[in-house]
Amino acid sequence: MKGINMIQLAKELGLSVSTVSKALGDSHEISANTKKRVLELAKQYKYKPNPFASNLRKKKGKQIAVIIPDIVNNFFALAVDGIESVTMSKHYDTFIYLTHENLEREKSVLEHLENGLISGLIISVCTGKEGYGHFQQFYENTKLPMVFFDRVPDLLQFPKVITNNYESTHEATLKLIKSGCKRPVFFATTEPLYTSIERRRGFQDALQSQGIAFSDDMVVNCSDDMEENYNTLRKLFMSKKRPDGVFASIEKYVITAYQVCKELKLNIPKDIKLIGMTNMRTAALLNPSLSTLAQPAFDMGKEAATLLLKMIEKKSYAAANDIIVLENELTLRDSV
Amino acid sequence: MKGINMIQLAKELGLSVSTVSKALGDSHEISANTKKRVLELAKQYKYKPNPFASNLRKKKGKQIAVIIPDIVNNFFALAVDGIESVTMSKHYDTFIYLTHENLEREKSVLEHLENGLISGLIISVCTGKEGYGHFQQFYENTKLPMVFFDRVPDLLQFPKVITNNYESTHEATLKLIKSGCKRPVFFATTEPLYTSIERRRGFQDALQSQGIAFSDDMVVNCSDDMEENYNTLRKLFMSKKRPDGVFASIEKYVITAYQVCKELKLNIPKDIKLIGMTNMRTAALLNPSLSTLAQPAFDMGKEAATLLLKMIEKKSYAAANDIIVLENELTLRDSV
DNA sequence: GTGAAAGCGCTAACAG
DNA sequence: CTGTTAGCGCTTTCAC
Repeated sequence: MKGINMIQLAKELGLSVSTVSKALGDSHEISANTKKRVLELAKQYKYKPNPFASNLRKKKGKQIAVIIPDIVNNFFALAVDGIESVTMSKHYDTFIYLTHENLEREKSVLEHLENGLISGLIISVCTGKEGYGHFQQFYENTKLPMVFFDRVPDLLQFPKVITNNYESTHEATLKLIKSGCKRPVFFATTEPLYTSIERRRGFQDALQSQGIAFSDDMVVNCSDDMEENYNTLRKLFMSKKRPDGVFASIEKYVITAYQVCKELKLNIPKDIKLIGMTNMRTAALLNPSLSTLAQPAFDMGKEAATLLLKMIEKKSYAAANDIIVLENELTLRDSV
Repeated sequence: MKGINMIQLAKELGLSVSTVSKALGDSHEISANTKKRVLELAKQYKYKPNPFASNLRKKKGKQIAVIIPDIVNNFFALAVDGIESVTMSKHYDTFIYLTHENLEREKSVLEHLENGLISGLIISVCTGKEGYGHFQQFYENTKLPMVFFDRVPDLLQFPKVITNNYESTHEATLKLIKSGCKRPVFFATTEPLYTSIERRRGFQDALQSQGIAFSDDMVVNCSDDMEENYNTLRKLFMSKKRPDGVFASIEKYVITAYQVCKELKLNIPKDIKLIGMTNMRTAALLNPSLSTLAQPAFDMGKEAATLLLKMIEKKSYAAANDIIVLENELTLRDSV
């Protein structure tokens, strides 16, 4: 009962293997009647084609890989959900690889995937100062379709799904200023991630448009070490030049910032106004509730996957430098 | 430059394919010298064995599947993180499938995986009244190693990774009562999930141990429809027999309960005390901060994966009814 | 419209 | 210790 294969199927039908193969592939060269017979027996035996055999032969399969920095994070979790919703419906299998912001790991995953296991990739890159040569290299070695989302390598010519980071950060910063901030700060990653750069640019331009001089110390670079971030923020919030507003561009930092405010008994929004980029569902429940700039994570995943599958199936041909831009959503709550 | 294969490698070395194969497999029947030569050239050409070919031949590969109800949920996200940490380190590839509490989907994933794509599965079942025959069936058809975690089919003889649901819920409920609750309620899933049943049992026994009579209306069955849950809770919290304590056994319900309290201006913990099973990182930030019973999600994933890989590699042989029990962690905060 | 045959890249007897 | 051989199960020319 361990699953029947094509050879047995063919034998039982009194047909050749190739005929059966074609029939199952719904080839036009097979008569309707034969197709019917084949399909019926196949169903009866619950025949499942062996993917290794067919992938080996066709040098291509219905498996894709998703490479992301993290999964314990609402944004990426939602994105994976979006991706899976389309791969599932198109009968693709989805591998998942987590880099944990570790460039070496990212490289090693990529290198591993040069073995041909997959037919395409969806990637959100990890922070790292080293550039994106490994992606380019991977592409040259494999010619596999790849779609990047959110954290994209700006310099490389690949299809991407991003959001209006610049505009939405600009808008959010404006709100901060309009509600009275004189000296807001921007929390960013240390590494020059394209996404971060765009957001910072939005922040900076908003300040300048309102006649607030931008200075470098308005950008607080957070690291991956949450302990360190905590201390940095604590120090900052206790200092004389305490900011009166924060735009936190990364989910983790939002939480830390909020926590530090509470600990120092700083009143949000009176002492400090706070807007964070996050998809946390508890933002509205915090007291005061947290204003958020949320990315359409699920849809980003969905778009990325849809695009990738199109490329794999060559329906859309040279989507090669498609850039899909979705809109972030600003939700103002009590923290501003 | 599209990757070299074993045949070319063998030719260039002046060896037979099988020798190369054995050398790469570090077989004892190959001389150290030959191995060295082979390995060196392989590295030089960045040779990567074609997984389809070898899987086809060996009828087994280094791919596993993870089937879970949801990923946008701290518990499952952490579990996946744990799983991936071990599959990654053992050079396995991890497929992910989300059922969204949809039994049909769960079945169809399982059926799909009968094609032999994978060498083992890690599963957390979705709610559903229909029993778990499909898992048994799958096992009979494939004989593949499977490990269940958290939401496990209690009646089936498979290895499982669970937590001390009964004891920890018992303990949490006791805290509720000790801090003054006379009439706590238990939020549960509608479907009779084993996990839920154990928790409910802990709740019930705790009540009885404190001389509080248990009645059926102390169990509130929540559905998958969050809108509906919201209304149910609202009604309950506005009713005359409003509970003075809540143990919410599912993350989503915790959030809803908290939200409704806020909306109705019920004072937590004065009017209602609240403990929720959740791995939310923002629990401590809520005001009042939320008491939680957290499952060691990451470790559960890790244990499950470790066990599965052992089974696949037949190191541990008949782990078949191993049950690993980890401890939940109760963190009391202001909501109690 | 159907079948015979070759072969995808690798592994595993079995010889030598 | 190395090589020869025979497939794993499927797809794809190419004949018929």
